[in-house]
Amino acid sequence: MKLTRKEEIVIVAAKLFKEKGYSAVSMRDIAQQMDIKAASLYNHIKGKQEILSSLVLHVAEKFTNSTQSITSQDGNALQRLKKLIEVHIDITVHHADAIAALNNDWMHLDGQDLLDFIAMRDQYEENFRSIIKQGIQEQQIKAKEPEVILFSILSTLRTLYLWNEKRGKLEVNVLKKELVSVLISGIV
Amino acid sequence: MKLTRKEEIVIVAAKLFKEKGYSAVSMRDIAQQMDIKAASLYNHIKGKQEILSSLVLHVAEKFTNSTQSITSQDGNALQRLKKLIEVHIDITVHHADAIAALNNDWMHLDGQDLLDFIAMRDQYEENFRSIIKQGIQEQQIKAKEPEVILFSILSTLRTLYLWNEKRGKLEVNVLKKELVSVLISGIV
DNA sequence: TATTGTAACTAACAATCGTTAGTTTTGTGA
DNA sequence: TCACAAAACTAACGATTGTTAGTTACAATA
Repeated sequence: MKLTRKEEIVIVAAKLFKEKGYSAVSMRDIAQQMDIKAASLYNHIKGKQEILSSLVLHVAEKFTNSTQSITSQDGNALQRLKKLIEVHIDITVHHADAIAALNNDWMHLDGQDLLDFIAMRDQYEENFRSIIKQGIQEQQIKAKEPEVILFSILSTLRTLYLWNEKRGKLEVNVLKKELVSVLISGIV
Repeated sequence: MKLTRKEEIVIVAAKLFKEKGYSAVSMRDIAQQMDIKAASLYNHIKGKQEILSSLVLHVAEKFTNSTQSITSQDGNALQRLKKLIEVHIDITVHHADAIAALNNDWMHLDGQDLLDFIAMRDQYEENFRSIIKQGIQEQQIKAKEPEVILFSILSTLRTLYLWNEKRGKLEVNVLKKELVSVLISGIV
């Protein structure tokens, strides 16, 4: 479980990106946080862009793989939706900093990395959407505008990384249970 | 309804900030978008910081004022919560670009502006929180973890600016009705 | 026509940006 | 102890950053 120097850099950078955003963090900022000089970073990484793409694409693949495995398993729409939410929470709790970059700095990816990210993102959304539509068709989910439901759930999940800090003593499993309940059954 | 030159600059800048974030947008970018040179901007504004604070504090005050007027009116917790959601949607639809900056670039405010923003933000959240707690006490709202409910609703509302574009033909009033229903009554 | 305020311009500033080249230090295995 | 690789260093580069100073173009008003 020993980290490579590159992995250490990516982790430190992620924390800084989360605070101020990719563009406002300089290579010198990252270096200082590691107690080395900026030029030394280049012994381990190709450049600033590589830090971002390592960070974002790695966690994006996690999401893609997880959702793919859920949709290949059987279960009705509601069970799948619940599972999808739980997996999203799991990934978020374990990669909060990377998800900040994924949410806020993905547009600073360039070239093929950007295209790959957008493809994964669209696929993830489409997956979610089709499960919701299936649920409506099977009358397990209210016949509301599917986009509104999708938006509401995805917004909450995507912002979870921000609240994870304040989560405090709230156990992950409790969080899962409560959040699934609120998102699916509402609050009244 | 004629705009001052300063207001034009702020509007143009907001659109750019939304795309790439405050730090990644240069004064030359803003100037180019207005078909003038960067130095000319300074005939109308003090600096880049002023653009951001105009943008963010103006809309932050809107939120503060609106919620204050709701909590001073009478009504039970659920009615207030509904009203709060509707007002948030209204403001978002009319100030989508400014809200992008409010969500993503507030940390680049400096000095008193930053303190003011944080104070307003905390007050807004606290307002929301107390209504939810009141609702739980009056047994109109399920006795879930209040923070989870707060987080879920606020996340959805705060991210609404992103979905407003794709909203397309969905009428504002329809959006309000559907979103209130999803957030409060759930989807099953 | 002369004046005045608005809003644009050119040119440049010091600071900071990501990055490269070349060199030195440090730690490990033979 | 010696050799080699890993990882740090210093110094500097060209580009871009926000911003300032001083000047010019233009329209409205007197």
